[in-house]
Amino acid sequence: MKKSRAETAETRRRILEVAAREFRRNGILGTGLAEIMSAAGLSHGGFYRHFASKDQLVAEAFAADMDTFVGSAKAAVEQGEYAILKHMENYLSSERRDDCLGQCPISALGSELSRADGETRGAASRSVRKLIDALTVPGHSKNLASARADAIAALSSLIGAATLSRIVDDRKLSDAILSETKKRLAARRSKSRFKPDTSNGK
Amino acid sequence: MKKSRAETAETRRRILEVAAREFRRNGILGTGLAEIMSAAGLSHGGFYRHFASKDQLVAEAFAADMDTFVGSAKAAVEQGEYAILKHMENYLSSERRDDCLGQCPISALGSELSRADGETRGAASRSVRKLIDALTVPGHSKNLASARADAIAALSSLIGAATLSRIVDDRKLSDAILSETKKRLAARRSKSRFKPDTSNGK
DNA sequence: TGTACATCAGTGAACGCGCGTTCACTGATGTAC
DNA sequence: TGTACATCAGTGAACGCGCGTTCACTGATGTAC
Repeated sequence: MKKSRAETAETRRRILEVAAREFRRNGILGTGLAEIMSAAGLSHGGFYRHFASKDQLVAEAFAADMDTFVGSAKAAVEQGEYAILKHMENYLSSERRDDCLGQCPISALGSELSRADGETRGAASRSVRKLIDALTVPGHSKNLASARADAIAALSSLIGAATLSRIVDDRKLSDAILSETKKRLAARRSKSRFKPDTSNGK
Repeated sequence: MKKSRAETAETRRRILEVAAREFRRNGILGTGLAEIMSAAGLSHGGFYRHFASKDQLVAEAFAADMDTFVGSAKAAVEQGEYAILKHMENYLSSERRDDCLGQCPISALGSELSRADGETRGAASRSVRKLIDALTVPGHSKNLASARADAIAALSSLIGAATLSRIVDDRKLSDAILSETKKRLAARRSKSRFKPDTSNGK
């Protein structure tokens, strides 16, 4: 039952996509290969035709998942200041918090990533760097270093608030964490803007 | 080989302490009961004389671990503004990041906690609330609600920066995340202080 | 273009292993008189 | 205070289960001529 090259590539892509989703939902250790392969419509023995180990799958699936996430951040940044803020507010929306599939890979896997093997750690490092680069808006601050510092600070707040809001089993407190962080991000962005831009402020 | 009540209580306490440490180091799913019991100097069959399940241990160990963490935050707050800032800067120090045992329970378990069972989620919620309460410094802001909002924002930044700094496999970037967040926290605290206090600023 | 054959994607069963949990047993502790 | 007995903390082996990984096999695909 050998498949064509195109089918093989498509299968590999599907495994990566399903794996990223399941890892985000149940964690890395909480997700078995059988579960992933079954969700991809395959028997789980075939896994090793595509990957050498679960570790390799984790590294690749996380990297691909982050690329998508970074892509959407980039798209927002290209649309200007208003879109960036909307993007961050959407990231911290209660709807997104309640959707277990809507998590970003970092907040979904945070503590597990720091214990992952070298390949995954490396992939995670590259992804975080790409994300910081994507969120660095040169026109937003007085210079590039300052813009990058703004990006790092914003990202820390975003990841921390997203993580806390999902830990807390109390809707009111969780909402407060999200809305307070959104408020501060909005204030900071409108305040520290160096060159006034023409996009409509919130 | 029945033990006295005092010895039994001491054993239970020791299991909780060791468990909290191992969970922080290897994660919840990454730590086995046999490993915990062995680190506590016991055979692993005896576990169920003290706890009904691993889930119960997780909830109790996390709660106790957080109580210690909240206690140290409270102690800093009682010492005034300078001690608070020092406490936060220590939390984000590179030494602490590199010490896998020095992590706070939230940043160490973040993503796993949101997938934990009801008991643990409940314990986590109560702990986070206690931590926010502890970090709420009424004299620091213009009113209590504002002080609480400051606490939530600071906590989000702290958790996010700690999480990111441990994911990143690149010392320079990791250090930048920590130091940038420390810088912003210091700026924010000195700026938003409502009543000037007499402690020596940094 | 057609044929013969090597390749290899996918199947399904099996492997060893570590997990959380259970259990029969031991013997010091705590209790009842 | 002393004795008889029930309790139960801790041991060590076993349980079933799901995990990541391996493997013999199938048969369509891709290649060589």
